[in-house]
Amino acid sequence: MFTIGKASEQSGVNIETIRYYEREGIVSKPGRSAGGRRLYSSDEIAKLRFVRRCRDLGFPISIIQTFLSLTTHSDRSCGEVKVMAENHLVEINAKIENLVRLREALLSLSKNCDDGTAACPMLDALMKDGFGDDLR
Amino acid sequence: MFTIGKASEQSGVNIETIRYYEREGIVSKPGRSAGGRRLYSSDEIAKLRFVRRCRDLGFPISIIQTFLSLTTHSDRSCGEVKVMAENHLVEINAKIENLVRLREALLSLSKNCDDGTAACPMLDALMKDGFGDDLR
DNA sequence: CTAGTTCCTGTAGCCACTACAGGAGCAAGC
DNA sequence: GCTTGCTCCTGTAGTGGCTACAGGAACTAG
Repeated sequence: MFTIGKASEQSGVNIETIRYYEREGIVSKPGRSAGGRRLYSSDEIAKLRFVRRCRDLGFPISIIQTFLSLTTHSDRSCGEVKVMAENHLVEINAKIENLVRLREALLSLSKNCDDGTAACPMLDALMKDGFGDDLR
Repeated sequence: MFTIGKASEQSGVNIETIRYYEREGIVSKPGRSAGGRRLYSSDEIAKLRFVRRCRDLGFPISIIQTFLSLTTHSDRSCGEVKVMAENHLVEINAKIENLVRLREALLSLSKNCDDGTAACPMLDALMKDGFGDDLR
């Protein structure tokens, strides 16, 4: 059994975040020591690590909760997981595309920004009509 | 002069967001009609549109406030703007790279997810040691 | 026994909005 | 002039996913 500090180290989840996950019911409440300190088993730490990895993959907490419930009663879970992962991939691709377009826009804006004139062409273009309304 | 609804339409900024910007001092308080309604000039609407476009480009409000102050006393503004835009480009590139790595990880995880077995290989991999801790 | 570290609860803050509730103003049609 | 329905007003609270205290209790090493 491990205290919250060790659990944090081993799972990569911040101590405050672990307590937050507990408050929100994202992970179940651990046992306590005689003095009232949280005590985590290896399984509970694995679950925290799982949550952290899913978060690193960009999944929102709501999806992760579904994942966690699927791991407990795991019949037909794989198909559902695949669908959610693929939906998430679509979102990630959209984000990448957006960022790439945004990068292009910003590059073309700042390219004119060298000439040392008083009025900045970039801010100027953003103030005027007709720019960038296709960015969303 | 335009009411907040028209200002919202013309600038692309949500009505509630306009009021939020005013509360936070991001844009200055507009005049009011006899009945107490906000009245916006074309200039004020242009400023709102400017803020919206900068937000669409991913700039945080704090940077946009600097932009706005630079547009008023615009000496040497262009160099500063360029630096901020380039820093922002660096951030955007980092985000894109992250998302691409993340997409790879997710693809390789869900690839094994077809075989109809009870235990999902993807969730399995995320539970076990040794995966994905390089995703930060 | 003491000093330092870790842990506890509870609350507030972060960003940039968004969503009400409950009421007032206003424009058009009858 | 009156109703209907839209827009607007203020104020407050919620969103997601944490993060940062404050003020105190418990454990650990020397």
